[in-house]
Amino acid sequence: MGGIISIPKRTLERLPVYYRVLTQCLAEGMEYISSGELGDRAGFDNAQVRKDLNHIWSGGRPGLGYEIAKLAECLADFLGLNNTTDAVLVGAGRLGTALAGYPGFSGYGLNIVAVFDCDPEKTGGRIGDIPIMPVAKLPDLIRRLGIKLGIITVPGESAQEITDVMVAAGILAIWNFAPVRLQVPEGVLVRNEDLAASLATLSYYLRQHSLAKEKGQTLDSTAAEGN
Amino acid sequence: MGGIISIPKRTLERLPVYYRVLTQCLAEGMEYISSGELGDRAGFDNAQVRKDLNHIWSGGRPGLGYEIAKLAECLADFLGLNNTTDAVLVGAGRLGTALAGYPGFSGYGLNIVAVFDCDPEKTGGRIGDIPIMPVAKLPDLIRRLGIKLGIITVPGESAQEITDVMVAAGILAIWNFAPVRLQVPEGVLVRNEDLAASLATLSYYLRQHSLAKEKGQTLDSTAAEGN
DNA sequence: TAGATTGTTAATCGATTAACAATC
DNA sequence: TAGATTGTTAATCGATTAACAATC
Repeated sequence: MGGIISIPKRTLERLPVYYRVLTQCLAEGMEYISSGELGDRAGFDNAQVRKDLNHIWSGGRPGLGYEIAKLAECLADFLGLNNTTDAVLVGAGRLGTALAGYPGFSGYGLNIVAVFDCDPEKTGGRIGDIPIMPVAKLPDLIRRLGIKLGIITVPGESAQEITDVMVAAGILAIWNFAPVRLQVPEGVLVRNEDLAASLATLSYYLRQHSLAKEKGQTLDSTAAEGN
Repeated sequence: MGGIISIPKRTLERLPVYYRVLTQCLAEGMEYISSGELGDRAGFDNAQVRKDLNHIWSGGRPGLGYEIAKLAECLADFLGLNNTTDAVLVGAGRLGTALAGYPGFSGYGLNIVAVFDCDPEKTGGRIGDIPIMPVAKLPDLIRRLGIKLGIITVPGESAQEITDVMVAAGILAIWNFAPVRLQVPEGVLVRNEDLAASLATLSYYLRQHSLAKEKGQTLDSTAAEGN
């Protein structure tokens, strides 16, 4: 079931946002929501909302809106929030620890089965329930459990090396928090969580703003937006 | 100085990536780089690279490429990596602590002057050099130091409340790590670092992949890419 | 019925890719 | 000069916004 539905990248990134808003609405006891209201809460245009939702469900009722419970379930299904995705995380530094211990992920279907680090002081310990293991054991565990998703939170210098190990062991998707662009073979997907790039858009905006003020000009705040 | 150059959002996000690659190249002792090589290392198309760079500098030399040192300096200037941007961070949980302690940010011009938390157990302490203060002191500090950038790493439930306090005190840009969409008045910029949305693209790709395999189909891996 | 809101098509916008004359 | 690579224009692509008949 499900089939292979191709969906625009941008739409895909907005779906979890809708889901969160709907959850909130359910908690508030609402039953139906219009694309306008949903858009306001999620921060997107109402036409955008309708278009996005139609990729996965055409159950909206003209004049009434979308039945929140049904739509939320539909989204959960589509996003695979009911299945879990197993993952390994490499790099038990501050960021790695924060991510491994983040309780919110389980609600999004992510299951980090083990954390790896090359520091022997750290290995053997745990982050919550998750064991910290030596990097030497990484390939074996990936293969044994058939894990497809790797999360990288090591320093930039070691990120490529870890990537190579992961890929060789069969990892197909990498969530990269290290500030480098990873080289991977065809067929492996990298998603860069590039904090420097985000920061750049913010400080650029602030600088524009103060320049505009100096000169008494107005600045449209649409210059940059969240993802 | 510099004037108000308007630059496409996407381009702006790629500039820090170029900068990092160039730094790396300098360390390797390279002197010139072509748009092709830079593109390969950064993960973008060569035409894209040329177009992006031309927004900020037209010093490339046909047949030779870009002088790395000059281009890097130019980027640093444009991105304001030499000036620092002061910021406050609210939420001294794991993620907040990780971000506040992340040494990489100083290289990108970010200066977190104080961390705030409402847990009295935490306030009074420090993360590295940065003091942890009670949230009650937030508005006063923002005003006194004229801070324009706020970083939010509190749980979703309190994020809007903190946002309101920040905005009232004069914050103009917010870097939001909480999994909610913040409501802000016109003129305030929010950049959402939405980990759930990122995760969604990755697990969607993995699911597509395994479905395709079941059916013996091929799947183009361009479905999603890093930001 | 009158009012609201959907699903969808068409129009607009912005960003990426291709192509190529200019030039080191 | 011959080869490489730029800056830039034109062509393509994808995503957003506007508009509106269909319908609850």
